Amino acid sequence: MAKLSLNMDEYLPLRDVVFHALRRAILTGELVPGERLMEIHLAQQLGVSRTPVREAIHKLELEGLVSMIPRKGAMVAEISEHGLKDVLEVRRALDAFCAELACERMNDEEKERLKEAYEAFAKATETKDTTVIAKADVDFHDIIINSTGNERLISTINNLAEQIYRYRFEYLKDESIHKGLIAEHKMLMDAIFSKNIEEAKRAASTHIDNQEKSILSQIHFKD
Amino acid sequence: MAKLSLNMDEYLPLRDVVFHALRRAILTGELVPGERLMEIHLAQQLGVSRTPVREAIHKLELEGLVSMIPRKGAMVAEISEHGLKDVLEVRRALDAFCAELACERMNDEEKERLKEAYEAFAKATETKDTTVIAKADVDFHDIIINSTGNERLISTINNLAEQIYRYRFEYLKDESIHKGLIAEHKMLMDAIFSKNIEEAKRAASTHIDNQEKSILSQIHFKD
DNA sequence: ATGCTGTGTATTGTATACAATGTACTATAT
DNA sequence: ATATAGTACATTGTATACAATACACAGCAT
Repeated sequence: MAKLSLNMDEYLPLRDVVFHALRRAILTGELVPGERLMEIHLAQQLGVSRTPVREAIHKLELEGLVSMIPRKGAMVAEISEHGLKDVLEVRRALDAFCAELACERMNDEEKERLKEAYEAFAKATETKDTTVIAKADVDFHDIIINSTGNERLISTINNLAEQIYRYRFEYLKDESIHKGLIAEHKMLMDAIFSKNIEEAKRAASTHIDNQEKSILSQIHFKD
Repeated sequence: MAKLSLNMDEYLPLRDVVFHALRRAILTGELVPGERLMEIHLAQQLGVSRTPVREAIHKLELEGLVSMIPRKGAMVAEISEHGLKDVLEVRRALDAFCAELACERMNDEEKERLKEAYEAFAKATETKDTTVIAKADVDFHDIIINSTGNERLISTINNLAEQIYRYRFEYLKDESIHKGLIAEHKMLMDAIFSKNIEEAKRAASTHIDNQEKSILSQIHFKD
């Protein structure tokens, strides 16, 4: 059984502390898809009462990381191959849209940071540490997404990204794709810098296409 | 004070019954933006305890209809002009994408239903009943959205639509725009029938543009 | 052996009690 | 008169008690 722990440093409502703890456990694979989440059990493990645990689980359900059946209980959400394709189809459209907006809206300071993030990612791939690589990749894309200045777009994309984070993490372990990823980042970045909207959209779209291919070739789905 | 009531017919967890009651009250304007939602108060009004009310409020917060401040309480979410533009910007992109997918994926049965829905909307505008008109409009667009077959896309768009439902309801009251809406529906429908992707995307985009103009001209925002 | 029924247990759903916190108001000192 | 501290109250946060439900298993009948 996973050994969950709470970070009590932050002064937040317990439900949020529990939420972050569970969320992290799910995204890192500590809690695997299909695993049941029982309130009393988790509450005892975390040293709190059922109430904040319930509220955290409900929040995770709304985020799509947990699926619940009334009067039955909650379990870590599984994603089917079809569900993964659906998520990526929406992401492809929204990432392309982000790229378009970034061409129009990214300011100089952000461009500078994007260039740094690009280089940081290239460097990260040399470490062979998947956690470091994943973080560098997120950093790079976050700069682009945030440059749109559209909070709703940002949160929508982040929610979609969260759905597949667990699977994307797996595919980043394949070192053979790193070179291609760096090249794709460069294409996207250069297109944004030169405000070439069509090229930026194509680069963003291709980037998702390749992710999909890699994930599907590596992960085996049950249904 | 609004007189909320519960529909106990359905055999659902109380939290869901309360959720639907509050959601409906917010979307219809019975509960106005900025109004505080106090747990004990609502619980007494609805004849339940605080627990299901709390859970319903949290769910509404995640849906974006309620905003909460820890240890302070919850209130019906207000949307700023900027927030509205953000929502519509994402919807524009996703509706155009839906139109594109609809061109490729809509089957004959759905096309038939779309045609019926188009005519039902035209007929609905004659009733001058905003509720009827709004429903007919939703029906028309739902057929297009559902024809994509992408559950994630459907739920994402529905969530965005919900954010602005209250405001869209207002603008549908303006009869002078009805003729234009019908024409826009026809353009979108015909483009889908003829599988003209570029035209469909343009029609969907224009449809949102006009909504934005109408809403902004009619609603006065505080900030 | 198989299917049905009843009972017990585990778990979620709901209510309520108690703790912590934030806000408004009052009294007091300057 | 104004600012500040303190206190009372309203409200949310958390824990726990109780109710309802679902599931598993045993016992019985066929």
